[in-house]
Amino acid sequence: MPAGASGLSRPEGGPAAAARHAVTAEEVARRAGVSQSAVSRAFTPGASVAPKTREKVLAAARELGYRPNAMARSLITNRSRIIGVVMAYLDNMIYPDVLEKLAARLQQRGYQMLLFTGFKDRHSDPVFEQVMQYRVDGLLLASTTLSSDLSDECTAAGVPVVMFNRMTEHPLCSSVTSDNRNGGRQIAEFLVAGGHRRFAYIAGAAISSTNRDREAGFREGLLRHGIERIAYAEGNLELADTRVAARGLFAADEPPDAVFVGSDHMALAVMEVARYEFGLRVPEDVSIVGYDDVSAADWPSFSLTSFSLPVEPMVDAAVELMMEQIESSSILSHHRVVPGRLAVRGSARLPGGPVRNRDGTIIWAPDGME
Amino acid sequence: MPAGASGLSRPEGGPAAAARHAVTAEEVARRAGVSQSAVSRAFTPGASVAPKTREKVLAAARELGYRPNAMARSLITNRSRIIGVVMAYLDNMIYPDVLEKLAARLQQRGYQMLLFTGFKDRHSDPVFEQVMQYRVDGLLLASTTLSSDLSDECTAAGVPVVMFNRMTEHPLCSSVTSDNRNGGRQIAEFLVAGGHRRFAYIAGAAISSTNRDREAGFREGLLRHGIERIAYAEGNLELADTRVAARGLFAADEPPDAVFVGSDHMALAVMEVARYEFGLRVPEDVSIVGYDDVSAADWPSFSLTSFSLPVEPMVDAAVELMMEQIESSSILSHHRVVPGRLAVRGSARLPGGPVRNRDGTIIWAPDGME
DNA sequence: GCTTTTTTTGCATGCGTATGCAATTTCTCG
DNA sequence: CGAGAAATTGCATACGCATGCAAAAAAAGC
Repeated sequence: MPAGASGLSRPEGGPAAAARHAVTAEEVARRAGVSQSAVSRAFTPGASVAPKTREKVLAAARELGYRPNAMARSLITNRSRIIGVVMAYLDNMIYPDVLEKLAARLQQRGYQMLLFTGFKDRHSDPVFEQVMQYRVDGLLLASTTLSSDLSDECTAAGVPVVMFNRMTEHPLCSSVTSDNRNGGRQIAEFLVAGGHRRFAYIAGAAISSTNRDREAGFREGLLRHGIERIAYAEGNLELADTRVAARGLFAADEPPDAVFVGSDHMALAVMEVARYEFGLRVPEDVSIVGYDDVSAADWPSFSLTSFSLPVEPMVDAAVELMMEQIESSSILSHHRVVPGRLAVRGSARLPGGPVRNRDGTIIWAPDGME
Repeated sequence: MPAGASGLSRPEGGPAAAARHAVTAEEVARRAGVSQSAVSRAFTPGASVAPKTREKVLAAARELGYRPNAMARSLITNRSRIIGVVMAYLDNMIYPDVLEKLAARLQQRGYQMLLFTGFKDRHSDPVFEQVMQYRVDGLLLASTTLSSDLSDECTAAGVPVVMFNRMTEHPLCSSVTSDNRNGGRQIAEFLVAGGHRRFAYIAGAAISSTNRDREAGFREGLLRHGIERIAYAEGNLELADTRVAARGLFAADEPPDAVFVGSDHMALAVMEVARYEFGLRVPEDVSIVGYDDVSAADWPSFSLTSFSLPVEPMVDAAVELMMEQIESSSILSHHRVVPGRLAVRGSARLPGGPVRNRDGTIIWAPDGME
């Protein structure tokens, strides 16, 4: 065996620095003995090519390692088949899930996802500039809003905007949300039915429509039973802030015996403060209910009662809305509200009422609530 | 008030269907009274343009809402400024964090991120086809590997590949990992020092290099103390599988009193099984140690002792490696191993030894371990 | 002011593909 | 077998921009 021979194959083709030159349709055409147009057509579903020709082309392409250049294509077709997804932060536990499902759905329809995230504190405008340079076919904003000016710019450029988990006043943005208001209301009913007296609400991003609706629904539900004054604090979707907020509530003279927290992400933190800092038993001393029904809510450590954010249907709706607008090239805003349900677990006292088991999840559905 | 009048403003500018025509450099040129080249140069940093001309151009561009077309640009420059990021699944709690930091770093350097995810079960080859069509400047694979053929294809196309949290045998792929082997070893030392006797290891993805190294390090550390036989199970990075694995271990005749779980994500599930299904006290009855030091490890509900996966330095290293290779256009593989440390919390019995407090995190660092 | 040097500008071209149109081939049917 | 219809193919062009090159303008030096 010659010296230096090893089990490792070494890079073929000489120097490791490959000439950064991708194979073009032209080269494939020469090899297959056809024109460049033929190559293009061979790769375009439904184009006018003889099966025999297509075979020849595909064979040549395979040998050369050809792949159509999506950039060049989009220059002609005026379609990038890219959706810009803006998600300022990912630490709310629903987002990984949303992202996965979204990517899968888009992929299915032949779209790619250009993701913009990780700019929690900074403003999103520079990000916007970037998105638009890539001529995305659509823009999906998750828990983020766009200034009215920027929305207008999108419209002007013919780029449909779909908001996920946020509503907007802007007349030309579509949106997909869960039924926040009804969720809030149902939680109020549930807690009242559970015999609680002193209620508290911990807000997420106070200005967001999502938070507004959840809170409004909650207050509305309580009001039906004559409860008007409740404790209030802001968790700001941040764990640190949420803990501070929870401490404030539990340290009060008359601490709440029922807390609705605007998102599970925060609710888990609230539960921990209650248990480990105040020694409160959940739900004996205080009931805690969240919103989103993240997967951790179901862990035995938490067993958090929570109103579900139906991620899958919401993603489906968002993608559908997006595709409709792209294909019809008419930017008409639609607002889709996807219903959820209260997943009853152990973090809140149970009412005597109609708690049912559906598909393994315990839900609570008194008459006229669904 | 006329019938039909409402508070909602209606879409301005006539029909909602905007002509899907973006402003081009040509139009800006006409408006500014210069040539198209001048417009191009005005938008290219360091190009040869008189300041006065640049001003004129930028003004015209602003008025028309012009943005350079990144697709067209990349056709010329042969650079897309897009990095393909492949992350098969996101439910390991470190990934949202990785994704955020990665996006931020790439953005900083003027790169965008085309994300491919949500195909846990399916194979990644079709995904690969898509990535390559967009002529990404680089490919980052997080906890995913590429078949050797595909790696070769990347090399042939001049696309550098960086693996994140995985090593590979392939001679032309770079990688960034944490010091898995050392982590495993240190955990072994820590548990032995804590006086444990019966050890168990729960594997993540059994075939992955990450898992192999953690396990090897753990076994190696134990062997130093003459411990050779340990219980073993596979959690497969899935919560369901992990629970099954944990049940198997704890139901054994001689259940372990120290379990090292290959990732925090799984470790949390193991802890819950121990506590809520077997009534075991942690750490009195069983010590549990994880790897990754995800944020939830620090929650009081878990207080999981864990070896850190230093996400930020790893992301930095990955981006740096990527940029080096893109800029030098030489595909030379480098392997970077980033050191971590053991974050000592309450889920494992403490040894008497040198536990120190550093930056608020308790770490354990006996001589010669760092 | 005039030449030389430097800076700025426009022209022309090409990146890799899709597509209308006309030319060509193949098919159909009498 | 031939005329017409249908399918297939190649040619040429355009998409929006960057860039080498030469021309023009401005600046510098005397």
